[in-house]
Amino acid sequence: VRRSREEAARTRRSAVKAASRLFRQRGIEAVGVDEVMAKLGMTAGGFYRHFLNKEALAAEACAEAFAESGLLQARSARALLRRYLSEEHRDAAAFGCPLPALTSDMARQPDAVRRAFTRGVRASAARVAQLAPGGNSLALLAGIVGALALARAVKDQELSAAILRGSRRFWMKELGRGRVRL
Amino acid sequence: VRRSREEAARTRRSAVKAASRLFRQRGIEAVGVDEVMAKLGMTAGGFYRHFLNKEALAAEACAEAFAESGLLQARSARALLRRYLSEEHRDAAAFGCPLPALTSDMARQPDAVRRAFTRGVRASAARVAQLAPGGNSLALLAGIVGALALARAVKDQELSAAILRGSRRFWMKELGRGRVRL
DNA sequence: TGTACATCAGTGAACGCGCGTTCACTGATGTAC
DNA sequence: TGTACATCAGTGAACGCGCGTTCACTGATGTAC
Repeated sequence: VRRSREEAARTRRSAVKAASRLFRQRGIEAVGVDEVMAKLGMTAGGFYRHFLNKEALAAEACAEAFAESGLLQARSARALLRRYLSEEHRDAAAFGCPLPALTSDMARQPDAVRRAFTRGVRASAARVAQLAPGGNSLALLAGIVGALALARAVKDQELSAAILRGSRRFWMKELGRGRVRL
Repeated sequence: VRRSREEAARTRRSAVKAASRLFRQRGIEAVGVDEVMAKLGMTAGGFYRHFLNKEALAAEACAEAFAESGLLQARSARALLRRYLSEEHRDAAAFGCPLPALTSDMARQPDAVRRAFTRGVRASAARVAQLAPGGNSLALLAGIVGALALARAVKDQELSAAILRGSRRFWMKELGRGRVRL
């Protein structure tokens, strides 16, 4: 059942995109190769025509997640905060920022995956520094990543919303004070 | 090979403590029941004399982790920041705060575990609010949790240290400004 | 206080299941002439 | 441009492994008399 080179290339790209979303939604270890391939209407066997193993897919999926990420494309610090710390972002992890979604998976991942993730952290920190120059970009980045991660982890709508709201207000005020400019 | 009631109770407590540490270090799903029992010098079969299943252990281990946690016992906001955002804490997840260690596992955990975790988040937020009244305790909590989680995830000593240092400085200054008092 | 029996903490082997990976096979695509 | 052959994307079954859980069994502890 050979396919044309173009079709094969499309299969590969689709696998990376599907994996990137599934991994963000449920974690890398919780998603099987079968499930990723099933998303493309294919069986797991063909996977190994495209990737050395699951680890290689995870590394590419990680890079892809940062490329899709809204954080790197944000126009202003205020817009970033509003969107990042929203309930929509909290409830759509599959299409959201990989930082809150994958951070705790990273400690247990092989080096290739961790390196891809680390590049994404550096790029995100640089983008935040651009949007809010003069401020403490690493503290801001850590603050919003932690807030989203906690808001997702907690089983209490009230508390979850309070975490997002509290962090949004705090960092908006910081921007207003000019210590972290927009 | 029956044991006395006291010995049995000790076994149970040891299992919870061991699990709490192993889970914080490597994540709940990455640690098997066998491994927890092996820490006590026992085999996995006996586990089910004490717990309904792994889920029940995870819920208790989670509560135990918060009970051991330095965050709830901190004396002052400054002392908390200094210890929490240290390289020692980063490198000793097994004995550290469960928030950065378990937050991303939570999304995939059964409700009983998530509830135990949520109680811990509430208690932690309350403690931070006590230590830094008038400030935005949820933003502070999210900020330090996110910083530690990122510092652990990143494969780059330099960047990891910068995340801790940057966040420590930022929040110390916030305390100094009195917007988050000590 | 001693004896007979019931209980039950822990053992070790087994079971079932899911998952990553391999492999013989198929048949359409690509290539050489 | 057409034909013959080689290549290789994808299939589907199988393998090996780890892990959660079960279970018959052991022998010390607990209890009833």
